[in-house]
Amino acid sequence: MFTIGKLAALTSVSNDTLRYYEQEGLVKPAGKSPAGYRLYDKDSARRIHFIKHAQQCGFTLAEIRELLVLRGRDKACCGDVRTRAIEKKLQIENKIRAMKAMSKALDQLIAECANETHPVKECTIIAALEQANTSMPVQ
Amino acid sequence: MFTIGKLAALTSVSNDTLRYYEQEGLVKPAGKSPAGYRLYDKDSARRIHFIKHAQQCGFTLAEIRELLVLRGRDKACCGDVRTRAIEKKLQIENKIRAMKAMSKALDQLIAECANETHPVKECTIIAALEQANTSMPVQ
DNA sequence: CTTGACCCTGGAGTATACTCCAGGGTCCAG
DNA sequence: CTGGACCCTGGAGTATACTCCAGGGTCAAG
Repeated sequence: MFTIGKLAALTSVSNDTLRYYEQEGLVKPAGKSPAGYRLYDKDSARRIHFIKHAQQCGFTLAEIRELLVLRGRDKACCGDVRTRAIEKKLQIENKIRAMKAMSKALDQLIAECANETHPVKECTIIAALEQANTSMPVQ
Repeated sequence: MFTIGKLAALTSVSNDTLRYYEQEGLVKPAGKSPAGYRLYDKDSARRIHFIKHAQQCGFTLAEIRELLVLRGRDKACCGDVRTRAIEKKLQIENKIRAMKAMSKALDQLIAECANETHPVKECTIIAALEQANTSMPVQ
């Protein structure tokens, strides 16, 4: 059993974050001391690691909360978790596509702007951004 | 000269957004009617298009505000704009890298989780997310 | 002159994931 | 028993880019 500060040090998150996670229903202390101090156990630490890693995989806290529910439910099977992982991967790939489109649009602007010393009035980048009908990715 | 609603229709943004942009120093009406109505001209429309396209290229409103300043300044040269475009492209590519790492991490989790009908207790995805030492991308 | 469409301002609310603060209690070493 | 480190709660603040609202004025058609 450790107090909030110990768990924070152990998991490299702040006390405030731990309290925030509790408020958001992600981690509940195993118990409380007579003085009202939060007391955590090893499973709390596992939950925090779970949360951090899921975040690194792109899950939001809301999604992580759902994963934690699945994790705690005997009936749920691995497939449910797998499905969410696959969905998230698709979302991430969509975002990557959108960002690649941005990158490509910028490439084009940069390439077109050959003469760096042109006055800004003739800047092809600015001109391109002003045009109503560019080949920019919409949305 | 058109009122806010016309410009909004013309540029596919809301009246509220136009007023918000004004508040943020991005677009100023060309004038005001005696009754205090905002009156815009063609240049306002160009500015809005500029903003929208720059957003599609991944610029934030703060960055766009800077670009608009460059656009309006005679002394600035195209190279200043180009530099910003290149910087932004690098930022976007960093984000893409981070997202690819997420995608890869998810791939690994999904691939390892061969048996979808396993009970959740034995879910390799959950187990992996609980581990302190995964090969996940940190930060 | 009335009605409906339009405009104004100022301020609050949305989502996400925290972070910080005030004001106060608790715990332990010396 | 005192000081410093730790803990508590409740609430406000951060960033971004809007969106919505109340309460009220304006404009043009019929």
